[in-house]
Amino acid sequence: MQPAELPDAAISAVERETGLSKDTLRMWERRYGFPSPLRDANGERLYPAEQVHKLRLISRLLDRGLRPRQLVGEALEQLIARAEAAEAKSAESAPVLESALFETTLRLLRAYDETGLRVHLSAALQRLGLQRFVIEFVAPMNRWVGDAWSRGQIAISQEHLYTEQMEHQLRQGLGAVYPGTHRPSVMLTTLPGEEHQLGLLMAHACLAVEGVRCVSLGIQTPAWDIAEAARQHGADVVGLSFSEALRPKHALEMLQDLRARLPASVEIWAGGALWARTRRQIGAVRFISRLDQLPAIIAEYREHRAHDTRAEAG
Amino acid sequence: MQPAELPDAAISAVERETGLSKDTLRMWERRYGFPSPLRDANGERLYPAEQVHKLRLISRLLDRGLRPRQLVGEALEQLIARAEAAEAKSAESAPVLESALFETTLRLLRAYDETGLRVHLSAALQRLGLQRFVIEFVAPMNRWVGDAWSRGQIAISQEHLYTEQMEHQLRQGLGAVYPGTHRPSVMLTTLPGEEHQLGLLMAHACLAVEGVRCVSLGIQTPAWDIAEAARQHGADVVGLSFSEALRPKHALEMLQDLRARLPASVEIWAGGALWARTRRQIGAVRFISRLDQLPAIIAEYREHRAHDTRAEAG
DNA sequence: GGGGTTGTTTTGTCCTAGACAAATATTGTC
DNA sequence: GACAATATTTGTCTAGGACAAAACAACCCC
Repeated sequence: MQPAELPDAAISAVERETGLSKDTLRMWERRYGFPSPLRDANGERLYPAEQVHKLRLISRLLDRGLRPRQLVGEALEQLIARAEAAEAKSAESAPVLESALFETTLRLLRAYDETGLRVHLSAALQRLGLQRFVIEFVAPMNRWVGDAWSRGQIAISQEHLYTEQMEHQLRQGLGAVYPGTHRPSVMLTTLPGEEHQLGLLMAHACLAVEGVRCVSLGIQTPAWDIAEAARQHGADVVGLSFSEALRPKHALEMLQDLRARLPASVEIWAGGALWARTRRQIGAVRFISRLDQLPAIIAEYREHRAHDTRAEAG
Repeated sequence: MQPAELPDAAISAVERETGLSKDTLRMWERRYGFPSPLRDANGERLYPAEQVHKLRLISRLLDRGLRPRQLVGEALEQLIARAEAAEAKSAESAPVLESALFETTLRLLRAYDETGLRVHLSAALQRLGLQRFVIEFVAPMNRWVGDAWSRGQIAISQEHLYTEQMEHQLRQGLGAVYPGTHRPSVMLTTLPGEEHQLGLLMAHACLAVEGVRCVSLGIQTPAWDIAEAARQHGADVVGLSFSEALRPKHALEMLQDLRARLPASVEIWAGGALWARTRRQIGAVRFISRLDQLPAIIAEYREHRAHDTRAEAG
């Protein structure tokens, strides 16, 4: 029961929506016959909502290693089946959690129950503590919500509501942590094109509970500005968050560029779901695919740094 | 004092770095003869770091209202002179804010003093209360910071830091307000293309202190999803925030589209700095250019609504 | 002089279609 | 089964043409 039909989207909107470049969209159309957009009076492409949805699904599956040739030819049902198979596979390796937390979150989300969500998430945060909340609840819940959306089980607006509430809750949690003063001094942000703030906040939380001195610049800071800010602020580490929405190759290029702009004494820590699936990595950048690795990494840094400082002093 | 020699950049890297699209870069080269990149063995453009730097400067001056035609023809020295002239000119017209609140914020921002900012803003929030904090401090401060950035007085990274801290503080303030239960029931979000979350949070705060029942979907919700969510949630009002970054025509089109999708019983309140300068407005949408108008609008709604309810009951 | 309408220039984005290198799959060989 | 050589797939670049939206300029009217 749809109140109205979604408007057809221009190619630039589809690029934003799916993360597939305009060039790629045109090339698929040329090679595989899909997508097959309508044309407006001016001969420009207009993508029906249905095709945009299918493209998003394809884009997600590409990140799991499947090839375009197979995917673009398949019907929507086959794609959904593939998505479910991929999910089942990744669910095996995921830690099994008390399902009550997840199920309740889902139920409240479906009902658009903002107050209920707030109470529920806040209670979970208080019960688990900030660190366990992030690692054991938020991280798997994010994956679950993303999958549920791509299978059409929840609406975009409900995914938005989830993100908004979770962000709110993480900020509440962060507000209760006394600002850290210990080294390393970490500057947090994301590179241009990475819009997901939740990943950044999760990292921030995990660092804050270790007493690390953090400065967050929010999302989408250009490499030049990161370098300049790190220099002026005297940061020891630049921490960056990467969601699966970003193309690995693109992300690696930006990282290498940033690496060249920063002095060698400043470390780069690149975290986020993107690195769980990406093989190729570059030197002089620390890749962190799971947040629970952070405490060990911080401890290691502190040990090294203490050593360095002694050496410098001596 | 660069840490390393920066290599010539490919066109995709220049796009990221400057924010100018590939098409635009190629078009400028065709039309104005600048930039004039080298070519690699394969005939692809390679931009020397020097030209990339100049492009960055041009991109910044464009944001101040200067036109490409003039800028791309000029030498680097002329561009810098222009930047300084633009800065001097806007410094004259800038309102002089003698308040200690503003000056302290600026000073802490310049020092990248995250902890100091947090303490300072939190104190301001506690002293003024959420409503006055938003209307008397955040709103003018936003304008000031935007101006300071476009004049080159603060770096992008410092504007990012400001936004991040203010957002954090507003969320802290919102977290302390007991969830509203009174009508109207407002669903808050922004339309696609509008990325600024701060405006939305400011509106959220002003509504929350009036005891209004709010649900925020965060930013960039497509019109169809807003309509669907409003229907399922039974919202009385859809509240949207528009920054000056959006093109008025585009914004009005999207608003009209949304208006057509929502039942007439659901009001649309469109707020934000965009409407202070835009004449053209459309019927059946309430435009709110300043946040201090909100209490009166809510009171008016409640009176009307009470009337309607009585009429329905009788 | 301010405010609105009209015409002109500027400017960004989209189009087609060809080319090629990097990434990935497949085959052949030990 | 491991490794090298070859074939296919795939994304991104190139060139120039077209056009509509935005910005600017000129004009008229109050």
